[in-house]
Amino acid sequence: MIAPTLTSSRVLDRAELPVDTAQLARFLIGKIVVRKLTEGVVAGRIVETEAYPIGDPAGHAYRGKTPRNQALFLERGHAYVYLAYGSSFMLNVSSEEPGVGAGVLIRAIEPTHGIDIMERRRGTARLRDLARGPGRLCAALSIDRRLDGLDLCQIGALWLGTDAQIAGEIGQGKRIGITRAAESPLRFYVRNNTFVSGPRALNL
DNA sequence: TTGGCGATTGGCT
DNA sequence: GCCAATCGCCAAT
Repeated sequence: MIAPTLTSSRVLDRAELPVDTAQLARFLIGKIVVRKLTEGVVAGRIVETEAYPIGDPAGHAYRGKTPRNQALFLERGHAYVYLAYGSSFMLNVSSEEPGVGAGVLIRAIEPTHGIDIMERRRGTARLRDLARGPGRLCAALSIDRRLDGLDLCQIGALWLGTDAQIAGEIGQGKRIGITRAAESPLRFYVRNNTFVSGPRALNL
């Protein structure tokens, strides 16, 4: 759990992102999410993702393109941000070819940079709770609809980077909190990592 | 125009 | 573990 130096992290090139949604979800484990705020830089290592592939009844693109979900149809590597349950924002990375609606939900990160900023944004000092869960992650990183459609393969307000550190063993299982297509093993996580959300039994 | 419904969270039992 | 809060979205009226 050594914090990586951001200077050794480089922004992800779109060409290295797998086109396939499930493959992208796995690929993103261990990568870094960087958020630039006026107060400073906030960042963390991705430890949990979920794939919402082509034709997924649980995916927001299932019923076609709308003003809300259009970012899912952008070329892979763009942000799709939406509000869930009236209170929590969710950060997704668009996947597949341009014009095809699919994406990867970033469910949790292990905080590495700007922890004091995250603590203020979240109203807690419990490191484990800062960004464990998709809504908490967005709150900690000050992510909302204003970032919807942003290119995450470009340094700016929010981007994805490499990490010098190798992620732990990657587990795969059912997605959390959905009712349709709930059985598909499209959730990826770092095994036995304390910053992964969901029941302990699902993180082994 | 309206009503049902979430890719969740935090507080309480 | 259970449950209410909360509100934008969209299918159907």
